[in-house]
Amino acid sequence: MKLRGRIVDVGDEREVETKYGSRSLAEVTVRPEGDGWVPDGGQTDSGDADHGRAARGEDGDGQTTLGDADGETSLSDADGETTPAERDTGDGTVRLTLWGKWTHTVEHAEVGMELLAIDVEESEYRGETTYATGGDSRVVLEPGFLVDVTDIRSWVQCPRMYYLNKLSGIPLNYPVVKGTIVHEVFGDLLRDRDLEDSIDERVREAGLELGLLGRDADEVRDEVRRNAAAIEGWLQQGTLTEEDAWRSEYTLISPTFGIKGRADALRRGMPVELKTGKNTNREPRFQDKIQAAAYALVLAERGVPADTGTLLYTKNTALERHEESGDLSPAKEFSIGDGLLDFVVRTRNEIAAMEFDVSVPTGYEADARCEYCFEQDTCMVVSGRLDQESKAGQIGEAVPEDELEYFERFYRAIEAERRAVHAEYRKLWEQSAEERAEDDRALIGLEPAGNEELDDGRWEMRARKSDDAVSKLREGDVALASDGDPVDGHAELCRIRELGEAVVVTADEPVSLRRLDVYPSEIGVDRMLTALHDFVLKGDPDRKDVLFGRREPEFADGDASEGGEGDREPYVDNNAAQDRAVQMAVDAEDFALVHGPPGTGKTYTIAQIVAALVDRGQRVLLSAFTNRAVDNALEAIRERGIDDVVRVGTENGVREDMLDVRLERGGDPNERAAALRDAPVVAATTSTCGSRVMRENAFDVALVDEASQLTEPGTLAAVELADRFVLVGDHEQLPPVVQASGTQRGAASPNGSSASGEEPRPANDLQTSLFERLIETYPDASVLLDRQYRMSQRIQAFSSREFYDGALRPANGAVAAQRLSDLGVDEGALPPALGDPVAFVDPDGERVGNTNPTEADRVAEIVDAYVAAGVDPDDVGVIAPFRAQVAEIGRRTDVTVDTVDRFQGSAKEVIVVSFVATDALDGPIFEDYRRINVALTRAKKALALVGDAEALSTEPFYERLLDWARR
DNA sequence: TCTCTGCAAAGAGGA
Repeated sequence: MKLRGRIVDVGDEREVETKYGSRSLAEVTVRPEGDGWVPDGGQTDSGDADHGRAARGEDGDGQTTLGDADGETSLSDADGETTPAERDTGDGTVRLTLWGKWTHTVEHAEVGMELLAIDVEESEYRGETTYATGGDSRVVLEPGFLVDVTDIRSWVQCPRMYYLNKLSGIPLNYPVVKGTIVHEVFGDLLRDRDLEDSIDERVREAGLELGLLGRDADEVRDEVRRNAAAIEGWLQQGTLTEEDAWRSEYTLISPTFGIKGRADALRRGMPVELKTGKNTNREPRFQDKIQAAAYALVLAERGVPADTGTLLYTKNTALERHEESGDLSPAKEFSIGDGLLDFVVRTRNEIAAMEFDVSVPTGYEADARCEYCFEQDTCMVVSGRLDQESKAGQIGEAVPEDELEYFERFYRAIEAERRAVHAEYRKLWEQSAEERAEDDRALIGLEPAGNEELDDGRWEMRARKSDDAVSKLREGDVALASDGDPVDGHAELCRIRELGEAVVVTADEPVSLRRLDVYPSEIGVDRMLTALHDFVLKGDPDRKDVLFGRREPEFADGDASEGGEGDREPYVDNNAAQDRAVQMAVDAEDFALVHGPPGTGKTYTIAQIVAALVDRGQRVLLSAFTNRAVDNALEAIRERGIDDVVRVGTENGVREDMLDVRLERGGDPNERAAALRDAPVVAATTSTCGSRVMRENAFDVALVDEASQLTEPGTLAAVELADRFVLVGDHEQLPPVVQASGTQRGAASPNGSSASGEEPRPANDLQTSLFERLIETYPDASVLLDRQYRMSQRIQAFSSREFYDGALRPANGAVAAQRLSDLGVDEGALPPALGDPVAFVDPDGERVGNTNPTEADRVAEIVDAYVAAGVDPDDVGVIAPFRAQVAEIGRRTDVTVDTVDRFQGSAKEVIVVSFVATDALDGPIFEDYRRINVALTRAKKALALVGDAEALSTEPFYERLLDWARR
């Protein structure tokens, strides 16, 4: 029987006398959720289970059975607490008695946590049914929180190590880089690749990292060769004796136990873990056994029990065998019994429970001997800065109270985001294939069209897409390829190569390609967390003084925001605001903010700023949230004549025309490291800025574009690499995308025009960008680019008034007066409804879900009318708030149709906006007016708004929009 | 029922 639900009460552990002696016991009361209370493998329980069975206590010896009467009657204890049998459970809750080692649960459980107990036993006493753990039971706390196997391993070593790794990230160091190479070579060997070829290529691929570590390739190859010799010897031994069934890099997710991870290899279904180090003891290290056992636990859940684990200590080589005592064979096998598996479950519970309240963990060192710990320094620094107790001791002074508060606040927000990622994982098994497809998170019903082994032993899989199915998946993405069931079936982590009618992916092992799923990643939250750590715990005190409001930002030669051009040569002719922006960026001793509304030449200004900085011999980091924005800015800089630039990023992230300056990671270590270190301009996404390699770099100035779309910790990842920074953005356009958003903020209009008349603070700290926070705190450190080169006067008027206090103006008369006739369009041929450059059309449609088919029809007609009048279809764009409506309209026209979010950053001569809504305008998509600002300001010469007039009149903001459009 | 881009991910070690 299986029990799942929220904990409503946690009892104390206590000893009871049974006829088999003294036993420990504890109770939890749980409110079952949904079908939480079900027999294993069945549906709902109708209460007809076998009542004659006795509750069993168990621990080491496993099978002790309590007599019914003796067991229950002895439960009355000295505390005067009610016994399980006496307590009424008529309120819909269920009481679970935990015996023996599962009393561990109550040491960590808290009210509100989710509990999952499997194989629990049911018994009856005085007419009431009670439940208890038995010999096969396992109890899981917060099963929805996915703990990584490597995290369980480090927690077993020392709980502090778990969150030190989490907070500070694992820095670039040689053992890790070499370990990764050895693991890759191991995988290659399993795929029958030539050893020398593999070593050559894998060491070459790690060139950049090895170079930054000052390592020589020959020396590394020799070392890896020694590890590989141990692997090869062992592999040969295995194949000589009996038939071997191998597979490498196995991705495992456990819905029941809340564990995910990747096993190095499976041999005849048994987990094999490769270790680069040496272990001269007869027994494997305990934490290593736990790691292998964790994989075995997940395998068992999939119905493939593994009773043996193998640890391969590849530094245990024959050469050293003579010199040292002890057991130096590389492979150590051990048996994986229930006791070990239970231990894994309990250890995972400790982590999940510690993470439950989403606060900064303090941790403890358990029995660890700190003097041998490689993490000792980090440990002492973190303890010192956060003023935590630590066996290792503390270094440095605690950060001030307000910084600690900031750290905790953002830690919580980032962790909330992590839960959202975990929720995405859960959808892999909680949603049906059809629901996943409906959600655009999976391509299902693929027809396998052949698998082919590649030269390097990896596999290329092909499949045919049955229909015109769409999804969030894109070429170049990492995804989960499966035979149709990504959790219980066969699944492989793959890279999408092609995503047309033919679907092509590559993976380490072959799979029958019937389904492709979005595979969530925690890397984004991990990097925000390390950026937060670097800023608060290791950041420059001078900078923190400004960012924590203890002093004003400073500029060379006084306050540049007040000074004009003076006598100097202008950086930019004919645009005073742009010129002043460059001046401020150059003069900034802390930071400068460039506020660039739509069409105001942000990218051009960025190029001027970078040029001015490079002229002064400054090393510049150019960053933005998206690859697209990074490449746009980089393009402008190169057009400005700055060619000594390096683009850091993945091959499929970097735009094709920037690949020529992309930093190759593979190659000679010294040369690769120099290519990065010596580049005067380095461009990378903020996420890449948080990578190990980039964290080794330092810059004079970081310039971050689209900074208003970045979370504060996301911005910090780039900013922390430089002495000073420049943020370019527009907080009146789209804010950062945050998944765990709680309630969204309301109106962003400075005119304070939200329905409630108030502007609620965002519920989630990540929803306010650092750009927005700083521009509100230090307006004097910002420049507003107030001349726009995109929209006609008529089009820009509403946006200027509502969002920029009327400060936004056309750059010149030509911009202001532009019309469709400039394009050779016969305006007279347009229907009267589209006669004005800003038009409103009410098609009298009906919202159906997130679509409005009638409105979609009308939008298509309007597009056709523009085209018929002579507008080039490439010059027309359609914007809708929902993806569903985007698809609906897309079926009716060939012009570009997209969501607001995806349209940000681009513009069209003609824009048609579909509002969809026909009754209330509730829903976050309509409540954040910044989204409307973006939609309206994509248009240059003509804008057609298509929506329901009555619905739009219900909100003052939209009513003003209507008035303007229908003028 | 909202919008969605980054990330190969996980990788190590000693008395």
